[in-house]
Amino acid sequence: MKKVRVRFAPSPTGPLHIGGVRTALFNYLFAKKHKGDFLLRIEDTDQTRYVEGAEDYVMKSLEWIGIKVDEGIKEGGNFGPYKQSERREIYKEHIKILLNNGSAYYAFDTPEELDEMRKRLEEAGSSVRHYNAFTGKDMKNAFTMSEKEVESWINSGKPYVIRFKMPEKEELVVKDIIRGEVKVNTSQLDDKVLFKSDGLPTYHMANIVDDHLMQISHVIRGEEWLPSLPLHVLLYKSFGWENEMPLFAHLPLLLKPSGKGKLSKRDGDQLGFPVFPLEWKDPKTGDISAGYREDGYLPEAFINMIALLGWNPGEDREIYNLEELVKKFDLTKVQKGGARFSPEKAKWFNQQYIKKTSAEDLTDIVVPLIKERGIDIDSLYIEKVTGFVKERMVLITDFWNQAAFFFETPTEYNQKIVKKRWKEDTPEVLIQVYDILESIRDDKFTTEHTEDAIKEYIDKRELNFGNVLNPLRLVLTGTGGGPHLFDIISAIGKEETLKRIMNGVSKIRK
RNA sequence: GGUCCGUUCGUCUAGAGGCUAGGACGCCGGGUUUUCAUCCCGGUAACAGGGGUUCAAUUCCCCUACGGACUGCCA
Repeated sequence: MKKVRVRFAPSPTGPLHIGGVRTALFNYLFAKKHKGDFLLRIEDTDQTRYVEGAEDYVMKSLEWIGIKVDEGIKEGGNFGPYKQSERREIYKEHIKILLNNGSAYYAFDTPEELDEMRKRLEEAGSSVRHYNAFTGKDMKNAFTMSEKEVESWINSGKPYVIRFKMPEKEELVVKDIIRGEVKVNTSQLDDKVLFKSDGLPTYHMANIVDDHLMQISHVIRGEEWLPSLPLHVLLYKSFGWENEMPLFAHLPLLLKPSGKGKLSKRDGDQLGFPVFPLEWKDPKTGDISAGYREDGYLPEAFINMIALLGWNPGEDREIYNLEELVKKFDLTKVQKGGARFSPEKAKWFNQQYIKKTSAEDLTDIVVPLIKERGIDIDSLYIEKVTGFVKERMVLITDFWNQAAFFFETPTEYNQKIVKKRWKEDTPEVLIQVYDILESIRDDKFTTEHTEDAIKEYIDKRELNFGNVLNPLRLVLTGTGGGPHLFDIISAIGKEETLKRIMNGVSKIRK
């Protein structure tokens, strides 16, 4: 087998959404599995749709999820340039080949005339509504005009396009790694535009030329490209490259979590979950779309979740890091049907990853969240707190909610908990607890000592654990849940603990 | 309208002629815990429908239904 080389070739028309990220990921996994190269090519042949910052966004996204690009606009390589707008001359050279061997021809119809043609065909009830050898007979092109007319039109500088000459009535069998053989008759296909009037190629043209020149071995892309696969195969043949044609794999689409249709950029805001890896600010409108990173997802969890959408290694395991994904990846095990994206499962993955990340590593991630609030505390303390709360975090952004009371004295108390836990004799009990804790020497104010002391008190007075510990938790944290109570006590320290007890006793009224 | 692709619990999926159709998320119940979370145990729930082929179909073939993509001088 020849060297595996794959490419991810996004169009910089906006932020990459999770479908695009998955395509990139599958390409990467496949490349690395086979010790091959992963290239990033920017397909910016449509200048009207170019969006500022989109290119950079793609690279930042790949970087965040841990995908390393082997060749690309930033990394360089022997097959550049890796940006299609910088390859104009290459395409111009190549279109000549097709023009010369009769695989392509000039056409001079205006957009308006094309619209009219489609409307006419639709009204006539024709099942064919596109440009082909038959419908083209009523249009302006190299077949309906004389050689002289064509020549003078081009020489006059008037706009024209170049179309592919689709063979008439040819049975074609194209192969896809995931779907097997797909049969089509070329009579159903149209004479696609290969070169636009702005002098740039369309996707089809640029794609084939670049994939060939860049020695791409496998084309792994979204299912939306399956209908144009026959055209692409024909293009390879027309160039005389069929022996070096890459293998194709079309990935199933990602569907909306509920309802119909494929996942779109708008779904996120409507359904309350991100569809983008990173937060994106629209340069024109200033609108901000949520990103997984900013919402508190770990990149490892994110790719794990994405990888298992439409692919499965076939074992009862779900947690895989990048390296393991590479090892297990198999294109032939990719699902054929579309996969519905599940925000719930995404959260579960994140929770799993937070749980297995060490408190030390998590601290580095969490420190900025604390600094953001103007709190400057020793990171050893933060690490301790992180250890206490990480089991109850689903997203990184949950940290503050779970741990605020480790950093700030509670100013209000959860009324529901007050109602449930605050009893008639609670103030009295808490004052006794206060006295006990106060009598413990500073250097003995540990989880163990404080716990022993309070439990001893409860036993001696024959009190109920819950009736003492729950209100104590309430005055210390302001709420009803959280880590082990005595871990909290030892963490915030004697002075703060005592202060909070007095605060609570004086402030809480049922 | 046409072409193509698809269809296993609500969701992600395992399965590749013979299984009590397995796992995970979610949901429900129970246990552990001073609380919440974690954790553990249990439960819920699926082969879209109809024809074939076969001793035997979730698995192979056909049809229907449904879903999706494409049908642009966008990718």
